[in-house]
Amino acid sequence: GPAIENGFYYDVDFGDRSFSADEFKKVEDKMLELARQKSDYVRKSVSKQDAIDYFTKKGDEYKLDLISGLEDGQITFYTQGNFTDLCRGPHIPSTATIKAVKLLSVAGAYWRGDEKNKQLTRIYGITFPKQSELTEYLHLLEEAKKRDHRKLGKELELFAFSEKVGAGLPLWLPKGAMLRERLQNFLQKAQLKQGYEPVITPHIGHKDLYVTSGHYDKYGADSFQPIKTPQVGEEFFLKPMNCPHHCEIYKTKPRSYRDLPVRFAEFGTVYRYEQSGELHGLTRVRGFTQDDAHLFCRPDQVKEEFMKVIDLVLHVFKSLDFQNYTAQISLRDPENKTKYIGSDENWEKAEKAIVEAAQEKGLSTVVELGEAAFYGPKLDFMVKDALGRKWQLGTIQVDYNLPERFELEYTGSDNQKHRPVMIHRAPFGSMERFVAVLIEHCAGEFPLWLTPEQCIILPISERFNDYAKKVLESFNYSDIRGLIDLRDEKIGRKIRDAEVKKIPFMVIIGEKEQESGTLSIRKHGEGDLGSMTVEQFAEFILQESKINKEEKL
RNA sequence: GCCUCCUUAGCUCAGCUGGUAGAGCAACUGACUUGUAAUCAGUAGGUCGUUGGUUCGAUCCCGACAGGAGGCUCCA
Repeated sequence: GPAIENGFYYDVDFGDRSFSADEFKKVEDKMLELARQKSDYVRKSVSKQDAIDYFTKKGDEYKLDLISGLEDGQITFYTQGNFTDLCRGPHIPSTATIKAVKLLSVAGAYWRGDEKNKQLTRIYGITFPKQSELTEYLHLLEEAKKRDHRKLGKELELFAFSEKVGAGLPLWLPKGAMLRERLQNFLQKAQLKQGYEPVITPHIGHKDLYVTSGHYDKYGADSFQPIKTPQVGEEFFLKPMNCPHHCEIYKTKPRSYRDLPVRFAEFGTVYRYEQSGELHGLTRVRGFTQDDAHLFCRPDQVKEEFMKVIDLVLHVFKSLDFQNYTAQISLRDPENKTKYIGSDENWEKAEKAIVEAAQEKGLSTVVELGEAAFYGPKLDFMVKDALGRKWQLGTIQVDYNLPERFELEYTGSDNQKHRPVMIHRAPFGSMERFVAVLIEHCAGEFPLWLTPEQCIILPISERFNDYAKKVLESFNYSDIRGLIDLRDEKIGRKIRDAEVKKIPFMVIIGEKEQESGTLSIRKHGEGDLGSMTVEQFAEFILQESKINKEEKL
C-alpha cells in the first residue's frame, strides 16, 4: 500500500473473514520483527510477461489487474528481505530506520476506488524512527480531538442534534445562533458595500423548476422525495439550492446591459439527502444555510466580477485569521464528460475565466480534475479541520449553462437579446461548515467580536451582587455582552467555571472594587490583568472587538 | 449506500465470559459569605438506543432497525 501523509495503508482481501481488533497487536509485532531484519530494498525492472507469471503463480488477482493497465518496460518490483511486490517506488532505503509501528484503524475501501468493485479491508498504520515520536504523535492526535467541533459544540452549547428531528439536521442553540448571526451580519455588510442586493426565496419549489435547471435529472431520485399536494400530480421539492429561484428573480423584468451586473444575495437554507455514511457533525449535513449569491453579468464583466469575489473571500478568510487554505481550481473530468451538462465551448470559456482571474489575482492554485460542479467549473477554497481532513469552504463558480436553460436575457447596446453569464459564489460555503471549521481553528476561543459572551461578572460574595448587577447594566449600555455569576460559590470556583467555558474576560468584584468603583479584570488563559474603571474596560473591549484593525474593502 | 467498531443517568465513564445497575461532575435542598482554575453535606435521577429472538432468566449472546465514530464511495 502507498505511503500517505501520516503513515501508510494496506488493502487486503480477507474473503469472508474480517480483520479483528485483537489481530492488531500480532501484525504490529510481525512488522517490527521484519523491521529488525534491517533489509535494504532492491529495485528490479520486470517485463510485463514475467510480472504476469509471477502474480499468476502467487494467485494475486489484484496485482494482475494493476499490471494489465501498465506498459511493458515500466514495471518494477521492489524487494525488501523476503518480501517482493509490484511497486512504482520509492521504498524506504532500509527497514532499519523503523523502530515503532502502530496500526490505527481498519476501514472498507473499494478496489481502485470504484463503488462497483469489491470492497477490501484497508488497514491504516504509522511508523516512526523512534518510539518517543510515536508517543508524541499519539499525544498530538489526542490534543487535536479536543478541538473537534462536535465535542466543543456540545460543551460550549453551540449546537446539538436530535434523533427525533433527524440525522444531519442541526439544532442551533442560543449561543451558536448568536455567533452565526454575527457572522452573517459581518458578511452581509461586506456584500452591501460590493453592490449585492438581498433577496428571499421559499424553501420549496415546483418540480418543473428543477427539471429546467437539470437538478431533477441529476439528483431527483437520490433527494428528499417530492412533497405532494391535494392537486393530483402536483409535486414540490425541498430547495436543494438557491440558483433556480434566483434565475426566476432575474426574469421578473427585462434587463438592460446597463443594469448588469446584478447581484442577488440570500442566506438560503437548502436540504439535500446526503448519504448516511457521509454525515459528519456540522461539516456535512442534510439541512444547511448557504451564504449564497448569484451574479448575472455580461461576458465582458465576468473576469472583473470574479476577481471581486476572490477579494471578498480573501477578506472573509483574513478577518477570521484563516491562513492555511488551498485555492483549488476544480475542472471537469476529461475522461467522463457525461457527468456534466452544457457544450464544450461554454465549459472552455468558463474554465478560461477562472484560470485567468486567479492568475491576475496572483492566487497560487492547484488544479483538480473531476471536481467541477455538473454545470460549471469552480474555484474552491479548501481548509483543513483539526484532524487534517480537507473541507471546501468558499466557492466561486462560473456558469454558462443555467442562463441557457432558464433562457435568461438582457438587451445589449445593439438592441439585440444577449445571454448573461452567471457566477455562483459562497464565501463561507455554508454557515454550518464554516462555523465547524472556525470552532476547530480557534479551539472554541472565538475572536471578541464573534464570541457569544465577551465577559462574565464574578462577585466575590453575595454582598456584592447588587453592585455587580449595576456593572452589568452599564455593560449593556456600552454594548458589551456580559454574563453574571450570582451563585453562592467561592471566587476560585467561579473563575474555574468561567475558564472552562472559555469566556474571554472575567470581571471580579469585591470589597475593594465596590469601594473604589473599579473592576478587577482577568483574561481567559492568561490570568490577572489588574484593575480598570468601568469606562476603561468598556473602551478596552470596544477596541479589542474590532474585526480588522486596518479594514478596507 | 458500503466496510469495521460503538450506543449504560443531562455530561464523562465503571459494570468481573447471562441472575433486572454504579462513580464523578451537572441538577435540586441546606450549611458556609467566600479575593484569581473545583467548600461541605444531603436529595433526586436509568423499562442499560429501539425492536425481535435464544434462555428458567438478557445491559451482557444472536438478528433487524435507529443514531454515532473512522474510512470508502458521493458531495448541486
